[in-house]
Amino acid sequence: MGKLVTEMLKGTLEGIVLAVLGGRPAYGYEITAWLREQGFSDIAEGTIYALLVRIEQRGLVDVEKVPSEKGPPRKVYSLNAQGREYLEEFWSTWSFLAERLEQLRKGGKQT
Amino acid sequence: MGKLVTEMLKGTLEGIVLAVLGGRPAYGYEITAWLREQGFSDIAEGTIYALLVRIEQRGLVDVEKVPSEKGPPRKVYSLNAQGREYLEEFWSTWSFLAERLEQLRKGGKQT
DNA sequence: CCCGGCTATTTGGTGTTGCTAAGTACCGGT
DNA sequence: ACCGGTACTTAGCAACACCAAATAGCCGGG
Repeated sequence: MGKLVTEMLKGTLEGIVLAVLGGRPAYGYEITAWLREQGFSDIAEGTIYALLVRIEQRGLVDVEKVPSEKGPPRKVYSLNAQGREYLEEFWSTWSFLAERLEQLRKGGKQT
Repeated sequence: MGKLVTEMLKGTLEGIVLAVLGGRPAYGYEITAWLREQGFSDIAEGTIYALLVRIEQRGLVDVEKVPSEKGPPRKVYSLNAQGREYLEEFWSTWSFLAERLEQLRKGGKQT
């Protein structure tokens, strides 16, 4: 889409990926492909991998190496307890922000 | 609130400020104070000023220096035509993101 | 047989953004 | 004269997404 969405993704992309993993375990390539389908056309390959490394180091996900029939082994990530907790926080922060934005959209500051 | 909201603000804070200015002209100190009231407790003073400089340089706002009775002159910003256009884009990008997030929240990837 | 194409991950460097912290400046009340 | 509130500026830092290129395994076609 463009620069705007790129900047907005800072801070939310992490939550998006955690939410995906909250649905079910997945690996990087798969997540990237899925996001592209969802309309995030310009999410860079490398971005997701870097993000996955980050959340792994923070202990939010567990990792398992699974051989693939079609290429090098996949690193399958799954959300653990700590990750679920963090995801809850993310949603509450998101709600906070979304509410403020929604109010701003209809009304602005003059109220 | 914390680090989470800080990261999420990247990319949205700009839109928030533009939306405020879309309501009516305002100056930095005022905007900061208002945002704090709205619950953005930890938005740093300097952040808003830096942002205002940025959007001014991009030609999204017009500036007028207005003397204040209580301190140094205020720099009052008002959204111009280009700014309004940009704000429209911002809202459309925001909608896109908010919809995807909302779908993720209820449902996840398993669909 | 090896070369291109798909799968899958890694790494290094760049730009934008918000934060921290300190400083400048103007005013009124004590 | 000083302090606290108003109002803006500047310099350095950290986090995050992007781009580009490299690595690596597997497959089928020429």
